[in-house]
Amino acid sequence: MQDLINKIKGTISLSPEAEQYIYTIAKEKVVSKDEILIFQGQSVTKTYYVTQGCLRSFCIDKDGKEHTLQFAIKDWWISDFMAVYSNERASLTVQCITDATVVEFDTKKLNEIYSQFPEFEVFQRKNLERHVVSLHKRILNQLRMTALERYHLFLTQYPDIEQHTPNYHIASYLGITQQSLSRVRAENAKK
Amino acid sequence: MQDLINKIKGTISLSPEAEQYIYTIAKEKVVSKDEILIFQGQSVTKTYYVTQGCLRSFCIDKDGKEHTLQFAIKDWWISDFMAVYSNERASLTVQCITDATVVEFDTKKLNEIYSQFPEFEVFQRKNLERHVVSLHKRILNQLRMTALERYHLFLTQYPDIEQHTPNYHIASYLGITQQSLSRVRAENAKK
DNA sequence: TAGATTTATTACCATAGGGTAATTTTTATG
DNA sequence: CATAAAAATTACCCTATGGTAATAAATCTA
Repeated sequence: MQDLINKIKGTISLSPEAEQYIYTIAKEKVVSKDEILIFQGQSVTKTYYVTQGCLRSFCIDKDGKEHTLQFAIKDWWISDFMAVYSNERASLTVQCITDATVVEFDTKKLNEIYSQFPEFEVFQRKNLERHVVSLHKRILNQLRMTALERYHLFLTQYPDIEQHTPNYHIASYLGITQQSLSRVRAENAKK
Repeated sequence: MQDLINKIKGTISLSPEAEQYIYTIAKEKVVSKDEILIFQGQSVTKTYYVTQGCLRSFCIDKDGKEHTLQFAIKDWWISDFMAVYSNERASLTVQCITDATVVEFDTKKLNEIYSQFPEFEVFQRKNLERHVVSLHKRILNQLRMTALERYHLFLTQYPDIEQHTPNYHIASYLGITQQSLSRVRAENAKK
């Protein structure tokens, strides 16, 4: 929790009242590998800030295939933001892929923080700006890079995830099958 | 310009002073088909709000191929947001694909609006939230849909763009070549 | 440690989509 | 309107990736 408070203080100055409010709408939680925090189809009442470990969000398509939208490691936020920001039911599942520690926020109360403590507007705007940047880059990379290039980039972006998550999760993030990932890795190793 | 003011008033209450400020940092501009508003490699001093016509942003990869990141029609914002939010040089080009009318903002002054008129924080946060939602959906659609499905979805999302933009721009947005788009459309028509 | 389970690899063939180039169609312009 | 230019289509063959299935390797668990 202190990690998060410090993170916030790195961007905005946080009044004692605002800090107190955070403690009333959030609580630290230890979660286990494979635990599901948000269920596809249900309403999204929680948003998570990761302080340790790794989580992912993914959707399951009509053929049952999983597509990973996001990995979240230390200091990342994760939820089903499509559901939260559009007030819809979850189309994603959020799952722990390692044992982890998260700060669990009540989504509704988190959304009220801005009217109570407007200083959070700046914090959230900057978060969202960074988020947009990373999504734009991901879309462009998906358009212009080969699967192998995307895999190499992934390894540099998430150097610690590879050890903790099966290859098929990484493949589902890169937009290929696990067999293809295995193949391109093998071809790459040959050279 | 009045379109934009009304749009803003739809989300927040706009003081006369804030409205006045907008007029000092933005001006309406008529631009022509094929005109380039932001050049890849240069610094991004402008951000655009479209009131009429259609623009797009794209990058050019190492092989010279174009990849369209965004189309912008009436009431959309367009710029190189990666550059704006990360304070980097443009990696995108922004181009008019029809004659158009835009409200041209000075990016730097636009970024100062929040400290001068904090009411814009809410407006911008909601814009960014919607933007994140649309980007998440786009990423998931790219992962789970076929090229033909993505094309059909594109037509429903941008019903007016098809008439005004060549197919190869649409193809470059969908992540396929124009030949592939032509082929899948032909195969679809056969059925 | 043995056996069971999960994950990764490999092989085989199938398919979507790419690259090049020729051709047709559409659009712009003198 | 005639011509040129741009855009779209089609054909051909090629490559990257997918689907299925068998096998191997790694990991978990009794």
